[in-house]
Amino acid sequence: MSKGITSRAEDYSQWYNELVIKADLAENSAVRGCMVIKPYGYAIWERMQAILDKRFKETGHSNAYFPLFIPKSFFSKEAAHVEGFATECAVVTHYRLKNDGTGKIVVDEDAKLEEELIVRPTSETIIWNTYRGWIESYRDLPILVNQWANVVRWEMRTRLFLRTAEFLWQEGHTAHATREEAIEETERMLDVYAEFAENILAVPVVRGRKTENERFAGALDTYCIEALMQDGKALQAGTSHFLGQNFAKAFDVKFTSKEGKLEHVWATSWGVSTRLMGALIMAHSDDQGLVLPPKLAPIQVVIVPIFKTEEEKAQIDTFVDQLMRELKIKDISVKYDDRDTQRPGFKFAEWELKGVPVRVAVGARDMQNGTVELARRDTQTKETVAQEGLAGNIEQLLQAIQENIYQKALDFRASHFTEVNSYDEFKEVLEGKGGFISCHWDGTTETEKRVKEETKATIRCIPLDAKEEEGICIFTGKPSRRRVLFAKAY
RNA sequence: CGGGGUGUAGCGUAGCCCGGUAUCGCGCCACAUUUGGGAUGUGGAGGUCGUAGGUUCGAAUCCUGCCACCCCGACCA
Repeated sequence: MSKGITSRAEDYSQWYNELVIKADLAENSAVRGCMVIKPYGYAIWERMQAILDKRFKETGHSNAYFPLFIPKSFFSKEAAHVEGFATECAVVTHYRLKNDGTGKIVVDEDAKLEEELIVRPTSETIIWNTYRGWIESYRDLPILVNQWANVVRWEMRTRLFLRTAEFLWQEGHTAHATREEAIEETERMLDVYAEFAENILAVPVVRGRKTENERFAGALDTYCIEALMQDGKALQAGTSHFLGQNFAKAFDVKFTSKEGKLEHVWATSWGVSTRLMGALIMAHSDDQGLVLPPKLAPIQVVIVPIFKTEEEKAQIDTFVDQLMRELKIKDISVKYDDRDTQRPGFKFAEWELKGVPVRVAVGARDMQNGTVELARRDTQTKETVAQEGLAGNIEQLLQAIQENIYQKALDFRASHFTEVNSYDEFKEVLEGKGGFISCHWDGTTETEKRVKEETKATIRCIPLDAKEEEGICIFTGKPSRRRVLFAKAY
């Protein structure tokens, strides 16, 4: 197990290894930056899936599944969309291999596809092609569908969890009769994401809208949640797009309204990915490893017995059996680590690395005294408490930990949120403590790009709660009506 | 694709300048003693030194080609 673990993202690989590793593909393979998510890492993703899926169902959505392969022609139907994804697509060109006569397996050139297939980088096109057949009348609307899937984006540079060639995500694709309804949906799902990030992941986020320059390819408006990592860099943690009628027009999806008029459908799409794992890790972890908020942790409590003899172990087992029953009644997930192949100190360190919020250590001494040692991951503190009422005690502790982790992240963000009024100040903060920088911007893509070129900072979003305020752009001095958030980002 | 760097055991490395068949740590296996914060001792297993060629009596070391990976940039959830 590695030491020197750190919460700085630049050095993440040491402890990311507990959760994910870079895929070890064949040496000459052109595939770069795929990841293997190890069982413990995947368990965390499964928790995210379960909680989000429940929220989606509660807001009226159903799950469905669409093909991995998308005919190339689908892409060319929406101009902005194809332009946005063209440079990062994996393309299937053949459907058969053959033996070349010398025992080598080669691509059979005779088996060339008439039309190439794109491995989906996102599913708007194939889904809207399908929706055409599903929608005729206003009675068919809205369609509220979500898909859990993998997608492929052939990035030039990859980074585990944050930007891998293949990643897991969910993508919601909805169709509505009116513009207002679609915008409402876009905003509703952004709220679902924000609520999830803050209440479950304990990661505070800024809700906002992207500038035209940062907008999703094919969207009229992109809403996002932006989180701040411990190294002062921002991370886009989720997006919700108002697609207008772009895809309906591109795929000719029309419906007959109540008034008997033929109209194009209004669309949204929204998604979060395994990138959330990266956000979680970089927002909370410390030098001892991962710190998981209790509401997300696959294992909330780990129990480590300390014993010398079989008699002692048997006595502890009896106590632990009872405790686990009580915890399970309270819906608290618990792991009894009674491996006899590792020593207690090793187990302590290992579960800390994995971020388990609460640890109970119980030994012969405790059994005599009627106590246990209760340790919390977030503050790295421990105390000896009575066995009496322990389950209730743990339940409260888990709540306290959830709140504490969120508060800590919130405090960090508050101290890395700076309002500036000049470009010099802007650069100084950016190169110093980093974080979000709130300032005036003249609203042009030109200025946005210049600032990015000079400082590497991008406009993360125009916060939804930005208030009207007269000001001047820090870069050009032109008038501005509200502040936007800049930051260096992943 | 541009600029820089690195390839030695499962992982991390020393050795390279100055050529003599590979060092150390972690991990792994066995036994013993241990077990309330990542145990200790003894013994053991594990190597195409990225790859192909060249120079040489002899190459991890010098030379050339190739390959791979990492970092920075363009791209991006």
